[in-house]
Amino acid sequence: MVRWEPGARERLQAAALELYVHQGYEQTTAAEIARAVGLTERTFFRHFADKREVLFHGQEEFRQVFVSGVVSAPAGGTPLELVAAALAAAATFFPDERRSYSRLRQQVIDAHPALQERELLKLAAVADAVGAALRDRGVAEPAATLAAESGLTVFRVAFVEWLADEGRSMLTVVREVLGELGTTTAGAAGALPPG
Amino acid sequence: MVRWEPGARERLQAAALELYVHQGYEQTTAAEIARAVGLTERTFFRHFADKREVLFHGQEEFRQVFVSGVVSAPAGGTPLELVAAALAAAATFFPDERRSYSRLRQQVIDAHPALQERELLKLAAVADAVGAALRDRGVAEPAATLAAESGLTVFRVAFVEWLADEGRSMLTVVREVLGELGTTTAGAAGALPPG
DNA sequence: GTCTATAGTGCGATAGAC
DNA sequence: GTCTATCGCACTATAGAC
Repeated sequence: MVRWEPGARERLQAAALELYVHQGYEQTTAAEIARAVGLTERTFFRHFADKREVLFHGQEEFRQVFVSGVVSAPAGGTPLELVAAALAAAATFFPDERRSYSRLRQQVIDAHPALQERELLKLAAVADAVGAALRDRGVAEPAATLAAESGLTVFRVAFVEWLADEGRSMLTVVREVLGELGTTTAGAAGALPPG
Repeated sequence: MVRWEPGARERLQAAALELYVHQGYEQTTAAEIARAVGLTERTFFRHFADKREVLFHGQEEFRQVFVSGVVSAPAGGTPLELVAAALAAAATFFPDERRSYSRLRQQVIDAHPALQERELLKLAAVADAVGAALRDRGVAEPAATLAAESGLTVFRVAFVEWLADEGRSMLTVVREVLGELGTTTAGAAGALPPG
């Protein structure tokens, strides 16, 4: 008889998503999640800093994929080409098989402002890391921050479309949205004439 | 003898900022803020949904200024020109006299992830409102969302510069950053060549 | 593991403003 | 009288300290 089953973290994550989906985030207590997998509330908080964090595993890896895209992009590119490389790398993080899981998770997040806050903070951390990677490759400010933030904007818009449209891959959607960004922001320099 | 002084909300806000600055957000309890202005903890929570919200008054007005910029922009403009109008309107929200208050508030927010989360959510709400205003003026998706998000990116970058640089007005900084955005995102369509 | 402070909610009572 | 701000109390859950 084992004293504890392995993979406590993963089991807690799975149980949390399940409960959040079926009875709502606020209606679910940490103790309840722990009990569902045969652990105590105390153990839950040993693995996760708070009730939200349990939905945001794999975040460091996600950030790293973005950064690696910038790092391994060919030399001589514009800031936006570096960001495009980061987006292409990020797209590999979302193969079609992942769509239904992502959809479920996003449905929970969209229903609770507390979770939206956490997600925005995580994405902001990714943008910061991409900005730092761009500066490492010699991009000056404010171009580095603008390019990084624009990249995350493209990611967010593309992600919503990818979740909604069964037919297209994340990479395809990213490519399209990136193209739209260029069209949309063209001529920004002249958009606000001197008063 | 009056039972209560007027302006409970405002007094709570001022006391909260003061305490957050001097002893930190986490070290300050809601009861303490309330006591500082002669009220009870229960009354604090009647005015603010939580301890963070006390730092985010004037948010609806701020959002409205952005939206009004889009609404009152001249007809026939590109999406980015509408957003530029929104940014120009938003800049009036930050006259130079406001800088030292804004700096203090931002210093508190920057020190606490919980407050950063809330700020990101508020700014996301502004972006959503701007996006909706753009759609109302006939801008299609995803251009509306991309333009709105890009506008908020410009705002965020400009705000940081405005806080740091005593010499320039918010409008001036916004104009410059908006110009940089155009330069940075130029050629986005070709940045991610087909695989 | 246990113990505790704090956040935040629900409800009823009270005291003024009008 | 109504309306609203405040208070007081009991309560749960989160989260951190020990």
